Amino acid sequence: MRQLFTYQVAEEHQAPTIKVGERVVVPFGSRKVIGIVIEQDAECNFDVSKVKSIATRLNDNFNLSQALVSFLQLCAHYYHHPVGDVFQQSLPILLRKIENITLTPPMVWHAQTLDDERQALVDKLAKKASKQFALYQAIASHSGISWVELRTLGYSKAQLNALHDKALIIEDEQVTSAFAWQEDTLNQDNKLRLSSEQAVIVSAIDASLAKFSCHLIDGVTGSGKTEVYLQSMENVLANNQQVLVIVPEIGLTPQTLNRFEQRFNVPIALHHSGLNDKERLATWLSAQQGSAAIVIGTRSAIFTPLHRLGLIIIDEEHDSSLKQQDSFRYHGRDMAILRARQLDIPIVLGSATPSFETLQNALTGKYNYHQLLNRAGKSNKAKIELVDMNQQQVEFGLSGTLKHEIKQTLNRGEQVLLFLNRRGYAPAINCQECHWLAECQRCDKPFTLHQKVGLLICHHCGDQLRVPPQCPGCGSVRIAPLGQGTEQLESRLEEIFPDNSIVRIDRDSTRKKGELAKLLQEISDKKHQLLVGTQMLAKGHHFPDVTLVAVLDVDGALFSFDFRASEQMAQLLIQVAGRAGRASKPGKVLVQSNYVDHPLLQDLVHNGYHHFAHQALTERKQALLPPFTFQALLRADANYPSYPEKFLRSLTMQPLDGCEFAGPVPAAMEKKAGKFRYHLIIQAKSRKDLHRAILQLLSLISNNELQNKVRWSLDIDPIDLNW
DNA sequence: AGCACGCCGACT
DNA sequence: GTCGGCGTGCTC
Repeated sequence: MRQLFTYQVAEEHQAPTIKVGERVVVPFGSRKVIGIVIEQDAECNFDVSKVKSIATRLNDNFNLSQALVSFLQLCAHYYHHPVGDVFQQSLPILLRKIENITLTPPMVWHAQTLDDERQALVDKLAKKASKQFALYQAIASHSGISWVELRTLGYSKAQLNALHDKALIIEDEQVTSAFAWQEDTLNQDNKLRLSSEQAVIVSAIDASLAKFSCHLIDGVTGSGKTEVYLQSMENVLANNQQVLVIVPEIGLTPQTLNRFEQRFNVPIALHHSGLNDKERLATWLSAQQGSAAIVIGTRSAIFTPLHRLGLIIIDEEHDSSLKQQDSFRYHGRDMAILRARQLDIPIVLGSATPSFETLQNALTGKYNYHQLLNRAGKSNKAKIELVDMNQQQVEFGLSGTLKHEIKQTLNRGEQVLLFLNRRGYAPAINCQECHWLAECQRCDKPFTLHQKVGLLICHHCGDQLRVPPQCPGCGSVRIAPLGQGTEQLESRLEEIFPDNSIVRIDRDSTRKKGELAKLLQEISDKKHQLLVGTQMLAKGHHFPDVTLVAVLDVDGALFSFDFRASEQMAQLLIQVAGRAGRASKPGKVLVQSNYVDHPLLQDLVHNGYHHFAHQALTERKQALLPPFTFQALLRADANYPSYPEKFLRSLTMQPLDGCEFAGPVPAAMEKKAGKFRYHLIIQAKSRKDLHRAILQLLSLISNNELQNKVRWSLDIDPIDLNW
């Protein structure tokens, strides 16, 4: 609900004085719920006789700080999202429940001091049990490391138990006192010597501590952004302040954690969807108490209550996973900037392919712009080549050129990465006699064939059905797949390269918990030579032995109506290309297209991402598109076809100051999961105008007769206009 | 989002 | 007369 509720504080609850951020139990309708104290007033404009009283003050360790309460209110305000929902979503599940919280104290592992006997055991492990030895070393090099961290680093419970049985390690309660820098906190051994480019950035960030500033580190893959992060963190940690590090997805936490663990002997807390409720609460608490020096997490980690936060780092700031795509549609990066501003601390954004929004802010001097142009070490930048699919024979999506290059690479004993952004066996199936096409009834879109499980699955609503043995239209059995997906690519490659091992990485093959980590490990152990995958493979993972990267089908992005499609295509292409030739071996990138002369492709391939981005920014400016204007997207859907359009149209009847309407228009997918969907874009010259317009619209909606007949949602700074 | 309430058709 | 499915409206 878009409102707050007022409660009385009964006499017996008045001492000690109730504070903003306290968690209380209140009656709400016929049930009891958790409430957060947002503000206090001597009077209220609600009928006092109807104001109920707070039932219980929880008075536990889990009150919210004033700073966090203001931050969450700021977020709600920015996105015009109901305050209650923002608080609800930002809190660990256990803090939203009324049941008493029984928190077992967080435990950490230590190494036992070594006597002769134990030393002999460790020496034996080094020779005979390499995994256990590695685990022992990870524990021994730290003054206390949690099971969550060890699990994230890839160790198993069995390995841990083995060391425990040998009495080499011991488990103990984690100290709850605030973290303090010690002499042995920094591990100097693996500190890298900075290039002059890197050194300039580190000193610029050092010079800006303890006040707000935003830094963009714009550096190609392999240019040493992480080392810059690490060395920038040193001074903050030495000052006993905490660092918050946000990565786009859970899959990137292990490698990030690994680098940080090796450098700093400090408690690190993790925050992502792979944790259970208790683990999440433990992270929340250790951040709040200050016992965790570093918090690494995905976008929702921006809401952790770090009590001495000194620096925020957003890695891969261009990544669209940082934006939540349902209910409270916040952008992790933008909220991080807001939080840094509120706390008056610096924030660092890193990317090889900065978002156009960020790039524009960097170019105009609003952010400090740092470029890393050279790859660290000996590795060379991979060369991108276009393959014209019209000029040669193409079998099942593989051109002759590509097949030849794959063979060459495999012969050299190196790995190949094939990128195809389409999971499943084929994106459609049809009847070869009557041309009937299998379509989802609820979305009017073709079903994707998943051959291994024998199902047709709609990728838009998740609906599934068995593959029909014959055509429902004419009865023919000649039903055939159309187009290629990763599953098909995998089986074709098995036929063409029977002597090589192939691994597929997409949402289907990595659904099982821990499966992605397992496959990535197998890749780094060189168990597979051919890597097939969707965009999951494009994101930040290191594959040092991959020297050939191929993008099988880039054309989809070239002709989209969404003005951001080309930006995303360029980012994806450069990110995929960044996977090639990271070690000392030179890399090659092949991009297959039917439109090799397309100006976007030509510009990107010949002039690089930054030239491409500058061109695109100029065009956006002329076309009055973001980041030069500000947008909000109002979505509406209903079971009844005409309601959404009618609802949105009724809101456009009176003009809004400084704003223009685009639409209402049918959504890119007009029908999805049986619902009829329409979009209305509100575009403003300034954020202020947009903000004021939204307030007006919300009041129009609250008086609209259709407001309960349609479902509507508001998206500020929308990224994906296709939803 | 829950939840209660009340209307209404189905069934005993 | 009773039960339950579902639309509607309220929650300090």
